[in-house]
Amino acid sequence: MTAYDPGAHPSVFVTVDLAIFTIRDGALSLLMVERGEEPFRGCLALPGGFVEPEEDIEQAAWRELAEETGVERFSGHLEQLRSYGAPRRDPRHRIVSVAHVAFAPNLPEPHAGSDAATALWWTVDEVAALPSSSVAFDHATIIADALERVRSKIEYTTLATQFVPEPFTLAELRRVYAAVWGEAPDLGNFRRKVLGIEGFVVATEESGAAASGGGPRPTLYRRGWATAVQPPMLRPRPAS
Amino acid sequence: MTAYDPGAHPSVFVTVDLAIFTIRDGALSLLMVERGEEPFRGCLALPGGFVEPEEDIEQAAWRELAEETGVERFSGHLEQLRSYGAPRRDPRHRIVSVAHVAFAPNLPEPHAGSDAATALWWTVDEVAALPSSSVAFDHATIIADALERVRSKIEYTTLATQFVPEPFTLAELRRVYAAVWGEAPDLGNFRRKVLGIEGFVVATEESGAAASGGGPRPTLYRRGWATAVQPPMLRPRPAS
DNA sequence: GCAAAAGTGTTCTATGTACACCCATGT
DNA sequence: ACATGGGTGTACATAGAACACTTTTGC
Repeated sequence: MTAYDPGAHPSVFVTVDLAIFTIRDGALSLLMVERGEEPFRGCLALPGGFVEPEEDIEQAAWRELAEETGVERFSGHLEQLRSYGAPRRDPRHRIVSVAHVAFAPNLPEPHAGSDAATALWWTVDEVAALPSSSVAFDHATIIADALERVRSKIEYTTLATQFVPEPFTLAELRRVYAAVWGEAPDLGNFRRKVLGIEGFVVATEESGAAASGGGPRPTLYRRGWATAVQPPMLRPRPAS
Repeated sequence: MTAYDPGAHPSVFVTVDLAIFTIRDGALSLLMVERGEEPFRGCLALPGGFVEPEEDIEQAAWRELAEETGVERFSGHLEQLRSYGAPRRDPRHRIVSVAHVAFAPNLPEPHAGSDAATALWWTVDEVAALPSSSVAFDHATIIADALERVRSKIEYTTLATQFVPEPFTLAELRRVYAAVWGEAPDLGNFRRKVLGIEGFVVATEESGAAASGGGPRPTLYRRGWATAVQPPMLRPRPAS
């Protein structure tokens, strides 16, 4: 098979699916939509849609991200995860889905705008507890892969800062790691690690508000120019 | 856009492309085919082909791997890399390519069987030195991404063993790292690292042949059951 | 004997781990 | 005053870096 001669080969539909993560009330959460039509009516699915004719896959993902979240100036991070293309993953047509992962700070509650009226934030624990019959298509697999991507990616990149709105305190950033990993890294070591990496965060002159029960005014930081964390931030005991 | 309603959406062709790496004469090498037809006639391209109607993407990749290498019992490793889908990456049709990476031990010289008659091994240095006009489509980008995947993957997995035929000596395994990274890890530290990870390699009772100039008979090993290397094997000074 | 390569040991240093502790502030 | 949480210090353990060195064999 010398490549790229379509011949009698069938064409398929290509979609993008999005696993959009954010942190709400200290819990890692995922945007999901309730399907209003068959197949899988009433099931939860990842937001997504078709790639348009003149559109790059990445463009399509950004467009869907804006449509589904209702945010036009999205400040977070978006990257491709991988593609899923089992022949009968959609019972109607052959559809290859290019899944993406997005890291978002404080997105608004999904509104009734566009057609994402049924979009809602679910914590990853809630999603994991769902019966497999209530998750559409192979999206449970995609979610599991996306979760692992997020958990590992904040180990060796600075992308954790994409989960907090600027400016932020180190305690807030640490709570990001706690939410994503399920366990908080050691306080002192975390501070040394983050501040020891040139350009991970940059301090501002301001100080934040003290906590409700009192305490010092924490220093506020902004995202720095660094992208890699090396050596990586290690998750607490990944069970040896 | 509520997902998965094709409506008037156009369908596209989906292919798999393969970056098949092996080590030949101590150099990391890549299988490429010379295109015999337009577009990009005479240019080098990654082997690949269309995904068949009833075929999973991964199945298609395995099938193409067998066809292009002429090996039916492939002993190495194959994984998805990512998808490429710019609208005009192929001038004739809209084609989304799901690229894969394969790690192979000692594959035979590509034969004239099937239609891979023009397939040849190129060292990655040779490929990097090619003018961009002689590499078809966006395959130079795919190759760069695939190379980085291989280089990083042998840091934190045991996949380096997939590049050597069993049984192998630790010196041979070390030469894999040297070939992929361009620099050899320290001899003593390398041995301690590999042998210190339970199940990375398992010793056999046999001893290999001494080197041409003489020397002790090295112990022979087989692949173990471990898949992760943690903490990872670090590449020598990645330029701070 | 000598060269070549396998295999071992040793010291130094960087980094992660696990804490204890101090300090500033709101209630 | 005291609880709360930001911020710092320190002793220990682990593991990588950079060597030197010994051993086994073919020529």
